[in-house]
Amino acid sequence: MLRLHNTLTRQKEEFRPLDPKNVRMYVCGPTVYDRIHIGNARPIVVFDVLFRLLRRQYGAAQVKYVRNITDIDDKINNRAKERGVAIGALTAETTRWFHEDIAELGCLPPSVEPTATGTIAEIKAMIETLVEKGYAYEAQGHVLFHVPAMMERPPLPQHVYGLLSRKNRDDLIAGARVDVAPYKKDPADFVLWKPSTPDLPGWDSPWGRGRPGWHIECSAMARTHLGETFDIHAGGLDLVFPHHENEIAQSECCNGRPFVRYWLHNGFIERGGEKMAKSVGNIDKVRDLLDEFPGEALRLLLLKTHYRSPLEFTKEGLREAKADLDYFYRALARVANVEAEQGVEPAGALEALNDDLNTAVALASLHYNSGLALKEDDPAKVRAAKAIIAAEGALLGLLQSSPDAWFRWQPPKSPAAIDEKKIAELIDLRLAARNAKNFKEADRIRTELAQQGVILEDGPTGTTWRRAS
RNA sequence: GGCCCGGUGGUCGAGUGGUUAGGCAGCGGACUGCAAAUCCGUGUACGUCGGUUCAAUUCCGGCCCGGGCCUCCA
Repeated sequence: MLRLHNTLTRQKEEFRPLDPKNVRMYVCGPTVYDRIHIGNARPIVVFDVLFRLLRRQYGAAQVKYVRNITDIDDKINNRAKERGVAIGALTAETTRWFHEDIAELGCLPPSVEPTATGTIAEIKAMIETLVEKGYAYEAQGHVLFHVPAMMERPPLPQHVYGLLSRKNRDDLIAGARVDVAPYKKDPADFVLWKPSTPDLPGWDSPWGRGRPGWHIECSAMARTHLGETFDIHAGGLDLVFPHHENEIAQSECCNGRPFVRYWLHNGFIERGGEKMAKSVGNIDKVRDLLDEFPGEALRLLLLKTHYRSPLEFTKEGLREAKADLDYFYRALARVANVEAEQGVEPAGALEALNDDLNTAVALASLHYNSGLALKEDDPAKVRAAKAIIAAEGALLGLLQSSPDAWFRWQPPKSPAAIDEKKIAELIDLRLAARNAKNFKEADRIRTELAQQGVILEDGPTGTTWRRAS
């Protein structure tokens, strides 16, 4: 039985989908104006594991995973202007980069990937309903959600504003660090629709030409693809307030139904003890890291820490993740010609993941079984270990490559100093030298290859090689 | 100021009211022509002060420290 930590209750709860034939999850996707950094990648990767787990539990066809692309935003407009490119070109290119990057991190594509600009009609419909119901008002070309209206007339019993983030309106106002816009009736009100200028993207609406505010798009995309109430909504911890709080307000006031049953939030990647963020200037872009390390090492690094804990990012940690994978792949290499046992359950990893996605404990199981694959001689145990490694790897989205490919990986931007044919020739020469007991020459060749980043390993079945880290 | 979250051995990192997490690094050994890899052995930690308890790292409270949200942010 899967248990998940629900931000609504701050407790682990048993996960029971509304409809086991249609399990629905939504993850907040990127605003497409720049390459993602490793912090942005964390929710994509950890909730990819959740997606895999749910698919295994309920069947791949029974799980619907929606992850949006936010392609209308001030940051996008500004970046396009800076770079002198069309907004549509910028968002298309950035979306492509995003897909490339997360594919290298081993993430499955979501079932649906809607865009904000593709959901304008639905957004406008929701805003109209909110105005009709008296939860929103128009002011100077803006439409604003009126927080006091929700306080006075909760759409559902107990569903007042601040339920998720545990903030109340007075606290928010007391802590406000930003001037309140003059057209707001209440300082806590937030924008659903705002006017646009002729040079920027905009759509006609009952309130004039404009564009959606940030929060409403997710409400609209979620409702369109998952319905008024669905199971899981996930994202980074920084989205709890205001983004998710506002989504709840809009959706529940509009629909008159509960919005989301389980809210999941991942902790931050940190660098130097601080949250990794563009505004802090301590980001590492996924693309830059992929130039130095295999994507799988990045993925493993993200899974070595429980998703709700902070994760201090270092290159050293990334090197360790790569070394962990070396071990797993060595185990797979040893059992390459063994036929895996059929019908084996990835029991260790499954049990761990069912406990609020405890990937760290799941990985301990992978280590244990890799150890078995490396040292066991009993054929039955080896066959079982191979099957478990494969199954646990699939659940975690790891070990989908071949050992050969893994050990011969090299940074994409630094092409091989030496090609595989040349390596094979040198290995043959060294073998001849060894057979002639000319160890001096054999060692010279070993050293020569080492200088080219190639490490030789003499085994019972001959000499193999791998690229140094 | 308000509201959250966290402080685990050299390091990373799980977890638990009383019995081993695990990984990495280190050290010792085996294996190897030399290596690499692998294997075996090896480390009794839980911010601080109180409280509850037969028993607390684990529950409660104070304190210290760190981080986050309250503004765009994964």
